[in-house]
Amino acid sequence: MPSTIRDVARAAGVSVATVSRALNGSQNVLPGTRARILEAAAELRFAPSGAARSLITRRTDTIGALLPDLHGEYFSELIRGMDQAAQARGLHLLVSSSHGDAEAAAAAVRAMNGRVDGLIVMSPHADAELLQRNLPSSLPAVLLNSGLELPDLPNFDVDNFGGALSMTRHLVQRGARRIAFISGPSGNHEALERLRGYQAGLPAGGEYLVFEGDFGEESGWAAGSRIARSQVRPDAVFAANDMMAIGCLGALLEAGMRVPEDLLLAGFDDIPTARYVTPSLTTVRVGIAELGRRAMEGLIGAIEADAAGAVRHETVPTELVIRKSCGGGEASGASIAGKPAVLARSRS
Amino acid sequence: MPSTIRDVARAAGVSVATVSRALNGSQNVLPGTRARILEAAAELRFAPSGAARSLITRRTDTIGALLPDLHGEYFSELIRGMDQAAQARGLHLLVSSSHGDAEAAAAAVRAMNGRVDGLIVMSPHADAELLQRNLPSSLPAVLLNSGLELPDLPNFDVDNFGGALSMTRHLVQRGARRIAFISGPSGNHEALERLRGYQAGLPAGGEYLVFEGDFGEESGWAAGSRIARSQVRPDAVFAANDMMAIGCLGALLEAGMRVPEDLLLAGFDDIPTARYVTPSLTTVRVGIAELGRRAMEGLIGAIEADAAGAVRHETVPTELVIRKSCGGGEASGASIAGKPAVLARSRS
DNA sequence: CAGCTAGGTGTAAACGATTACATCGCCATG
DNA sequence: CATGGCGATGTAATCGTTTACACCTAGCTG
Repeated sequence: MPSTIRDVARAAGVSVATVSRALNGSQNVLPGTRARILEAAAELRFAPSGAARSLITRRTDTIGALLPDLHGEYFSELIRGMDQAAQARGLHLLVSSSHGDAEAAAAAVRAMNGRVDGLIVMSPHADAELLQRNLPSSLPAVLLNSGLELPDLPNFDVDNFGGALSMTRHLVQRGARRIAFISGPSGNHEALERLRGYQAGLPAGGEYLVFEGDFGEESGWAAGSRIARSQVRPDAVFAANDMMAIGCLGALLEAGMRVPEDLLLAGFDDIPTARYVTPSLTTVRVGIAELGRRAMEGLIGAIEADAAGAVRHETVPTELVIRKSCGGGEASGASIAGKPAVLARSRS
Repeated sequence: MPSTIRDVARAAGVSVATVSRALNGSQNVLPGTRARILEAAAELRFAPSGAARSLITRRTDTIGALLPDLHGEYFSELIRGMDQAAQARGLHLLVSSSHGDAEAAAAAVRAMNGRVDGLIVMSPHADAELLQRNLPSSLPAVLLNSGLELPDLPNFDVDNFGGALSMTRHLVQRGARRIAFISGPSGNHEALERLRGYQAGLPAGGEYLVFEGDFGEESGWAAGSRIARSQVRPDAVFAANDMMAIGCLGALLEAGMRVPEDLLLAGFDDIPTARYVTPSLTTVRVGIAELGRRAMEGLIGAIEADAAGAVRHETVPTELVIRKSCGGGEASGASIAGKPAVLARSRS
């Protein structure tokens, strides 16, 4: 039912080739002819079929993104960054999420074939073998936070290690002697890097004190309760992400403790909410949108260069954001909507 | 370079038709033949071209979403809801955002042709005429929060009026006599509905007291400063969205006022952050993900029924979420991560 | 044993665009 | 006046699938 280029050609009394020329490149069409064609096209509400066009053109002007999930501010920021970079080049974004298992992830990869010009993959199930076997050869792709070091796929990572290292050192510098760490889920690559950073940042002989978490608010609360009840109480808590830090804060306040007077508290990610809790949360800013943007730009570069040995593995730096939960930060009255102070950047 | 169905056919020693049959429907292919084909396909890393397939099939298994922007928690929730519903039916989501003007919006609509099976449109520029003229006939579409009552396009709205009405009444019931309202941007349909609800909820003879805002945190802060300085101070502030309420809260606290003791405060949307500010923010829950889900389901229904006179205009109800910024809500200790009490639902 | 059915497979025509190549005037040049 | 070139247009091949239809073989029925 939708009108095709043939209909337009007939209506304008020319051939399909001329219609195509008039609508795309502006090469060699008589002004009068073009006008007739444009009019006919508008009249018929003609819009070229993307499918047909990309079949012959071999371009889709679309980038695919395979994401594990769409929950939370992390992914919305990521999508925003990717979209921003894509938008700037007139590309669209095709998202595919929630791949419960490797099977589903593989199916998703294959489903993208012929629908996208490139792929950004962020999936816990995307191990090397799966990708090697399912990625149609010659479909450019980049990895996000994979921790994999594949020879032929660029990878974009956040400097989780460096960020955690800086934060731990900052807490030490603030006078903390016993620093507890609330960890992320054990299988997670990012969680592991943050744990490594914490470990590396402890002073020689510093106590290694880890509570298990899963990146969820509740696990932070649970850890907080245990910390509040512990005999020899830590004087600082560093949570592997902000949501756990916020949960922990709730538990600590409920237990009657004061932050930062009795205990310093820090998180990781700098989600929007972090600025608004009381006391405002000291954290490590990740620049998630920036990560998405870089990955997208890297991918676009790879597509255009088409095999140039460009940037392989890129690590996005992090920043310490010092707020009141560790005793620093802006004056009291501006606790809400105040701009955070930036102290240090991690190694880039 | 990527392998085609022809390559597979040649490798397996059969015709392309048989390959297609073996890979798609399971109709009538000898087990031995199928095995050879599957093996060849895996060997060649074959994945069918989406473009070619949807050209002939006339299905893309993709839904397009035209959004004005990807900023903030509102859109991430919306995308999540849409994706959830799409995912459940094996559909992908193609997002297109940031259409500065009507021109760009029109281009975006046309670019979707042949790439999607249906369209969810949420754009301030998507007026009736633009859509009528650019939407390829027979491409199913639904509108989101448009406020338009187009004869042939379903529209999904949040009950902005009802929610604002309930909230205003609630504030009155809490004893507020002078209720100020911080409005959204003047051209915005949702902002207008919320303003109408506020107006309708005021008691007979109640004072109409509106401060202009633009849905941004800063405009809320500005309004808050003016409110704190005003001679005859309101005893309640109702902001047209949560971000403005949060900004307002900052200004009020900075001016030394106590919430809710000196002034009740309420917002609209129930963004995640609302629970975490101090005092936790009373607000109207919109169920944004739910809105996205419903729109997606409505669209899918329209696609499948292909012209059934199904649900035309649907309005998603809202809920009052009473927290401490208006003196209600849960006990103090559980201020963080506490579950909010739900008081009333708006008309559905 | 002839004829019919039915299941497996191949052939080729779509789908709707782009684009290389052929064609056709027309004008300028020698 | 013939020739060459060039600009506007048309013809048709092509992209990689799906699928209607034809064909062929084998087994069953009468």
